[in-house]
This record gives sequence, structure tokens and C-alpha cells, in this order.
Amino acid sequence: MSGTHKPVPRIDTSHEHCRAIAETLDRIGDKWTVLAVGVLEQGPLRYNEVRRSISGISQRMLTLTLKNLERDGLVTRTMYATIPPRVDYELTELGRNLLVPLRSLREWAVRHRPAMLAARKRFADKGRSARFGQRAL
Amino acid sequence: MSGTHKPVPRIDTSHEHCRAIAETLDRIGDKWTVLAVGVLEQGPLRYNEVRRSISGISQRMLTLTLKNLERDGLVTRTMYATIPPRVDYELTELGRNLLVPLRSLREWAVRHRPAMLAARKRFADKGRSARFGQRAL
DNA sequence: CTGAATCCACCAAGATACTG
DNA sequence: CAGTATCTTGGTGGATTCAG
Repeated sequence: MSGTHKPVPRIDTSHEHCRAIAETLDRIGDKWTVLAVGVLEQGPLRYNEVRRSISGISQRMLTLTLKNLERDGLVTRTMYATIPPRVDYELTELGRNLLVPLRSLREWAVRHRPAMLAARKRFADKGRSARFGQRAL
Repeated sequence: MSGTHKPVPRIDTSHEHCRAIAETLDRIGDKWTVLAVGVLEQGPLRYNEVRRSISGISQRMLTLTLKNLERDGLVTRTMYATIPPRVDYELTELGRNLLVPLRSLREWAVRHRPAMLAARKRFADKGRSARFGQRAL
């Protein structure tokens, strides 16, 4: 292990790291993926159980979201040839690993998102007052 | 106040966390935001420095991305009325805080994304063999 | 140099209806 | 119950041009 005690001293040798993040975000940054992962956190669910757990999702988008999660090895899909048919979805190890950065993101959202929204509001107000010559609306 | 005192204080107690994540992802999950934050990690940069640091970005998208970051209090925008004009962008405290979950995401990407891509490939191959009657292509 | 403005292509995602 | 198939649309982002 030659001399180097810490193999990760520098964070950003180039922006290929950023690209890795961006690509990951491109995958999980759609409208429903993290919600699906979230509701599956507690354990396996049937198709319609997932559906009911994510209010507002359409059948089409749920099917697409789950299929993509299965394709990427983040959830398993288990069919039971019963009548009526039954399909269970469950997070894989890989999928559960994803919960770690998601929790980190949640942590940021809980702690700092209010400040962000406040800044957004200030920005909007500033823009409005500028457009109306510094006069309150 | 007849009967109904509280319309509905709790919307989704367990999954509102997922919504918070989803909303955050909706904000930073676009094509360029994390890349911009990433290149600004090392310190303030001028407009064209950022531009050159993010290969492939158009003027329009860079301007939009930076403006949104400024609006949400994640970066500061400092104009110098010189000729030629100069504008510096720099991460705020809020913006630097965002680096924490982003690093967590990068950690996942580095460690687990190869497995995800492998699963995706297996899935594609499986689909192909299925469509061609179990025969290798 | 640092943008703003305009036009346009593409695709994610919703609505709806149908199927095994 | 667990999906597919088809159509439609709003928004994201690219290319180009104009401006202070």
C-alpha cells in the first residue's frame, strides 16, 4: 500500500465526478422514481399497493417507472400465476443502497429548503418592486 | 367551527419525506445545475469561465441555470461595471451545503453505478434473446 | 464580455381505452 | 389485477440572432 494512507484526499480532480452525479440524477431525477423507491423502502408491495401509495401517478407512469427500476437492478419483480394475478415489487440490495444518498438529500431538503424558498420569494419580490419603480404593489 | 376543526393537518406523514426529496430533485435534477455547482465548488468564476468549464452547455442554458441558482440563493452574482463587463458567480453558504448530499450521490454513483449499468445490459440482452426465441443473436 | 429574445424539436408524462 | 396501446401536450433545452 505504498505510502499513501488516504486514497481520496482530493475531491474534484476534474469534473468527471460531476458528470457521474449528473448522470445519476438524470436517471433518478424523473418525476416518480424516488417516490417509488421511497414507498418500497418498508418492504415489498404489490402493483396496486404501490399505485395507491403514490397518489397522482398514472398506470402508465407507474408501469414505466417500475420497469426501469427493474431493468437497472434496483427492484425485483415477482409474478405469481394466480387468479387474479399478483406481482410483487421489492427493493434489491442495490436499490436499498440508493436510500443512503436519498436520505442525505432529504436531510438537505429538510434543513435548507426553507431558506431556498425564502430566497426565491425575496428574489421575486425584488423583481416585482424593480418592475414597478420601487413602489410596493 | 362545527365539527371540523382541522381540515387535514397530516397529508402523508410517512411519504411527505419522499415528496421533499422529489421536489428537491425536481429543482436540481435538470441537465446543468449540478455541473454548475460542481465547477463553482473550487471558488468564484466568471461567466465565460463557467461556460468553458462545462463543455457542451449553451449560452442560453448557462444563463438560465445561473439565474435560477441566484434566485434560490445558492450562488451570488457580482457585476463589475468595467469594460468589458465582468460578472463573477460564487457559491453561497446554502450552495456549499448542497455539496454534502451531492457528494453522497457521487459516492453512490462511483460505487454502485457500474452494477446498475451491468444490470441494465443483462436486462437488454435478456429481452433480445426472448424476442428471438432464446437464440443468441 | 455577458447576456436577452426568438424559434423550434424532442420527449416525458397525462388521458383514455383496451387486454390477458 | 396488472398491465398495453395510442394519442396528445407542456415544458426543457438547443440553435441562432440581437443588444448593452
